[in-house]
Amino acid sequence: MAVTMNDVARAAGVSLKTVSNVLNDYEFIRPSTKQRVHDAIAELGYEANLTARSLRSGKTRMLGLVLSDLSAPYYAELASRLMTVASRRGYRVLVEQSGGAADNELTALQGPFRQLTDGLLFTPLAMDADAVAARRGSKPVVLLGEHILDPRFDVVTMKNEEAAEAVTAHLLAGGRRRIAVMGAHAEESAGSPGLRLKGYRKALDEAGIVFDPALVAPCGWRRDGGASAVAGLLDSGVPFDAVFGLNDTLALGAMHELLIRGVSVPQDVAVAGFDDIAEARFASPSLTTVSPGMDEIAERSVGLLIDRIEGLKPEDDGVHVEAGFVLTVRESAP
Amino acid sequence: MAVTMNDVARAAGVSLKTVSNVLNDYEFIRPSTKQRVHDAIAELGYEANLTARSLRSGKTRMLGLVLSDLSAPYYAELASRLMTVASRRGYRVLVEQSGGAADNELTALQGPFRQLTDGLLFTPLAMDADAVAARRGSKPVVLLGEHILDPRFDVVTMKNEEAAEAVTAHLLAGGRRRIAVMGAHAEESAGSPGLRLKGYRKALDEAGIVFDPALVAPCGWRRDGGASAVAGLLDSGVPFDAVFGLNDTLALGAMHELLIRGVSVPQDVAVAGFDDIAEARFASPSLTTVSPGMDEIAERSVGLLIDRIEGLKPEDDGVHVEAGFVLTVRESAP
DNA sequence: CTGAAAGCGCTTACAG
DNA sequence: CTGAAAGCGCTTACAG
Repeated sequence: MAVTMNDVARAAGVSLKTVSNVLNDYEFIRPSTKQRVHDAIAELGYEANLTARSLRSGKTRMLGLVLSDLSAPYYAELASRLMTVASRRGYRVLVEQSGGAADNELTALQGPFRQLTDGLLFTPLAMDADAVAARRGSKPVVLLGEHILDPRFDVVTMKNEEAAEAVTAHLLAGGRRRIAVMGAHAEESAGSPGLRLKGYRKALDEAGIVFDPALVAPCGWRRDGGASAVAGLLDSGVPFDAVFGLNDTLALGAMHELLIRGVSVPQDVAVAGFDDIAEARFASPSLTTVSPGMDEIAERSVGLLIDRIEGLKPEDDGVHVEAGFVLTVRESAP
Repeated sequence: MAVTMNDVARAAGVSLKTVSNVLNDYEFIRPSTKQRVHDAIAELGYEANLTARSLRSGKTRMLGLVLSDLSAPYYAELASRLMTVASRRGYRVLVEQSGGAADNELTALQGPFRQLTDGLLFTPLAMDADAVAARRGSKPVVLLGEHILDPRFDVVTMKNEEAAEAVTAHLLAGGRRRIAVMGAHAEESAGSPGLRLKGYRKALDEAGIVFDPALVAPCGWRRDGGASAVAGLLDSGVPFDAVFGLNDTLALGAMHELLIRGVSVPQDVAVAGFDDIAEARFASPSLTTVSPGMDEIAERSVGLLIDRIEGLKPEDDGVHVEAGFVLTVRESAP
């Protein structure tokens, strides 16, 4: 079988505990002892059994990441960064796809997934704050991307409202007056869609433009959603001179549909998105959008979660982090 | 503390072993006993401790997935599907990003990552077949996406050569004669780049067109790689009337650069890619590409790996699966 | 600084 | 069909 700590202890002529101490960087070990243990480890090719360690210590050194769909570019890019940051602190990331469904989110929050992980990075799309609070369990949870202003939670998010306002203000500054919004209901108030819509309305107010609900098109936050939504708007005959997609993929879907129908971008209709996924810069025309500080979100959320896990952060009220954003102007809305 | 099997056994008035038998669907248990155990489990809210189970059984019910970068659209889409398929058979997927670097691939193959997983889905980008064979360890490994025709390995891949040939033949059929290839060296023979280049050359041969190494531009398989490569080609003055990007992201980067420079697609230069990522359909113009059967790859690779893990497949020679492909013609190369 | 013992919560042979 | 015991390989108190 595999080499165990016992084998190492025997080879080094010390007790099991001493080997464990060496492996766990316990301070007070005689250098010569330490050396003998390290020699034995090298000689035998010993590797610690992580499962046994987990069983005894109750820690897995894995972080759970719950998101709707890893194939969505924003989540793929975020997951990749989170993994990189976590690995620098010696943690792995285990991903669970919820599909944005409440029952899957609940399972991820309460089921065996929690056992496998020391803490959770959770993007709640279907569950609300109270539901999460009631089922959060005892291990640390950091909410991601949602702006739940709730002292019960650690939240790392982006400036949804301010960034959406900046995008809208930019479109207005470019002379657009009929800005269609895709990806929300006209009365939406919760979650990212609600906050971004609020930013949009705020910019309109600032400019003294009356909000027109006919310009708000609900749709899924994916390419096909944006394409259908813009098609519906064109077919309905509602005039518009700009499209603000509440995320980049749907903005790109909308732009595709516009171009197919012979609407030129940005001459006839300007298009802007939200997220600055890698694709935005290389779209044709390239997409004006907002970079919501993904690196900062990754860095801060993983850092905060691990600090909680390791007890480095006092268990006070929830910490709220809002990453900075940058408006990135490109060809689709100069 | 948490409820254990012991608590359940006591509550149900049976031994530990009987509870274990019930949990593991052992056949010969009296229905009444089974019922009592299930009642006790429900009453106490018992959940099996997965770590303890792993330590004793030596199985984690996790599959490892090693790929270069989860933020690359092809890998993101693949990972998402692999997770979905695995979860249907009761397995989770733990992802490790290698960045395409040999040392990271080696670590993933030999390090603690292997302990955490019962088997590996491995995309070798830097390591060759012999290196992998020498370090594969004792647990099952299924190679993904690479066409290593080696009986030592289970391999699930795509028809790299045939698909690339089909793309090239399509461009030729459209009247293109100077087809630039991006993403390989002119003498490349290994891995996906080599095979796709081979397919390209084969199609040229069929059409009686002489291979021109000046049309082959090496570059990274990302958007910026494709953009730089096409820029280099344009600057060099080498004439070409089509671009075949060896994957979609680089083809899209190339297309972006062409359009920026006022080269119209497909009128002046046709563009085709490889992978059919979600973005290809919504690009402007939409991208002609080849769908390499990702669903089939996900289904077959996970199925094969789990069969190996569970001993359902005799340990004979490596199984080789080549998923079917579909040429998807769109606006960029009609 | 180091040791001997206990135990994390399961599954695995081995009995009966 | 079910039970009592052993043990997977570590870490954790507890001693000294």
